[in-house]
Amino acid sequence: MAVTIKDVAREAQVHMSTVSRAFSMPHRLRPETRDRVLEAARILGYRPSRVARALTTGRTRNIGFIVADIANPFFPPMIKAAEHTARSRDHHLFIADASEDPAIEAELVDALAKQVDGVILCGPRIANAKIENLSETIPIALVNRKVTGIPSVTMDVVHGARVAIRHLLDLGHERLAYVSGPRQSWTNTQIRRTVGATAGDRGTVTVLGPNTPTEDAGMAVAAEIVRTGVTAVLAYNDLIAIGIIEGLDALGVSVPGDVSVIGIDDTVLGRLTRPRLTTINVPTADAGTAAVDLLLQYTAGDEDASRPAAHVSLPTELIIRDSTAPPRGSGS
Amino acid sequence: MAVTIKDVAREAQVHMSTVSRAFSMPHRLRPETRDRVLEAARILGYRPSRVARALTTGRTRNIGFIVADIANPFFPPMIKAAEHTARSRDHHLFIADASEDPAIEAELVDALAKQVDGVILCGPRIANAKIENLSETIPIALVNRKVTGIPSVTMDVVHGARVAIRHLLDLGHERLAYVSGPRQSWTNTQIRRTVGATAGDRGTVTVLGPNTPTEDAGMAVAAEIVRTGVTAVLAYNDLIAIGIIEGLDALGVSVPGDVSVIGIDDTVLGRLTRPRLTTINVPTADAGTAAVDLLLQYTAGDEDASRPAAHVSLPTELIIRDSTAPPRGSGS
DNA sequence: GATTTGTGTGCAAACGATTGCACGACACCC
DNA sequence: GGGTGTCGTGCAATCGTTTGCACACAAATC
Repeated sequence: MAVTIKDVAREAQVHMSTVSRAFSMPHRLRPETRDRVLEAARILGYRPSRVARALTTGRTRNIGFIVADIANPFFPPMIKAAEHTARSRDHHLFIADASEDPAIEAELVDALAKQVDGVILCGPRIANAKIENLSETIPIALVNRKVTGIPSVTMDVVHGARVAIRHLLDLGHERLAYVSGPRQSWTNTQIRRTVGATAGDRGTVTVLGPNTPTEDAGMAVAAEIVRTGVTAVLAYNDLIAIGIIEGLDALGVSVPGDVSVIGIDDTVLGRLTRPRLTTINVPTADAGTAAVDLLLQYTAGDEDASRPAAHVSLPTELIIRDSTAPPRGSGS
Repeated sequence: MAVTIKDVAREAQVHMSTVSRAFSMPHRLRPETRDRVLEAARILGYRPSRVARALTTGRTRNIGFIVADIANPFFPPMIKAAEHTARSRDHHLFIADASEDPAIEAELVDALAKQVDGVILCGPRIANAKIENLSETIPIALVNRKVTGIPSVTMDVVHGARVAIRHLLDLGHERLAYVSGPRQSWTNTQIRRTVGATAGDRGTVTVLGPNTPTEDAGMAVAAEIVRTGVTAVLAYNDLIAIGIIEGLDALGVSVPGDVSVIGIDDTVLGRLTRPRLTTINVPTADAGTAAVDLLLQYTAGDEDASRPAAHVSLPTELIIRDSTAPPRGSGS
């Protein structure tokens, strides 16, 4: 089978503990011994067994990364960044897809728990209480969710939504709609709360949904948008926004001529559609990196100390493209 | 710490080996003992340590999944499907992004080797020889590459490319170009060989590239396309095709008015662009599933037997949308 | 009733590393 | 020249499972 620490020990004529130390505490060995061991290891092509190491040290150097839907273009850049940072810290990433299902999500945490040092939940759909629960079993870091006592990184969608709504208001829209996403999404709640407050007495905001965050859901909601008579909509994400545009188009309603549409996420998709999508950029890659860093420094910390759970908030930005315009009949 | 098999043994008043057997060979236990053990395990919330199990059995029940670029929309559906199938077989998936770099790719295989039962290489950029090499260390399954003796699943791009070229020929195009992808890509080679042969004496095919499979690369090659004077191009993938369309547009060349463009992969993107992209559909999700199955049955097989390496070929299909049309000035 | 055949459990040795402890060698100090 | 350190290395226990072997007991065989 594979070459073990014992083989190296024999080859270098030392005890296996010495081999182990040649890697973990090289400075404590006589240089000549160290070199002999390292050379032997090199010749034999020795790579320590991460499994065996995990068993003694109790640390696997693996991280679980759970997302609601890998195929949602929001996630890949985040996964990619997370994987890269993890790797640069000599960690590997398990990835799992919860299919937007809270039960599966919780089950995945349990399943992964036995072979990771911690797990990152991205846009979790599980309840806060359950998360607190799970976090007693295994260190958890959150993306786009805040739970006291648990480290998290969020994107400032409140700011993003506020700017987006103001943009619509400034264009002259008075009847707005928010096409909401999954009920369990923290981001969704944040946005929903923000839109009404931002519109204030400058406009009314109808909330449509909840919806699954897919293009199909967006298409399906188009008819309802027309029925409500709003002239501008903010969608939970780009996927829904694009679906809405398609759906509206199918009904003969033009964007942005008749209705303005704003998405959220700034995925690749938005630049490609016609009209090109006005959307809120969120730094997904940064979030992936930050989440890994947070989790790692969390698990590295001494178990005793009641360290304050770190929280990172990332800035968002409105990208104005072609899916928004003044309402028909406005002066301009 | 976590509850171990010993805790369950104590609780159920049996030896730990009995606990172990209660899970692995329940039928060999007296029903009453088995139930007592299972009940104790349930109460304590026992989950066997995958790490410890891996150490004794030599099987981790983990799979490494290496792709060239997670953010390329070609991969996420494949990853998603692979993860789901793996999970249904009680396996977990490590995912790693090789950044289109052969050296990193090989290094990743080595790094993961110590904690997986096998690895799946998707669209590998490493040389065949190196793959054969690595496969002596660790079971490998391939997606979109054929190496004798190694199980693989490929998509029938030869058929796809043939149909695509014929489509262009039938529209009346005579001067074609193939905008190629990464040099190390097997798919790329297959297509390049096919296009010329298919055109035969009905048309000429200029090969442009190699290029990295990104939108930017596509944009960059637009000028060259104009210079060659071709009226239709087949691109290595959707990303490049979309870049080409953008680049052409920036040069005042219309698609499909002046130039027809066909992509490959049929990612989400293609339906969104205007004009909507004519492209070759490849079943990425099926490939992900098939690769996991192949690898699993490969690693399950007895080590001795020289089993014939299984190979799966998946069908492709031309999706005709709006980016292709007869050349300007043709009769129709 | 002695011998064979099962059946259900316990025992203990792996698996491949890490790590606290012990110990010999050597240098240093007074 | 006998204590006192320091340094480099070996020893062996440990992590949490699995699994071949042994053994006690019961049922079946002659």
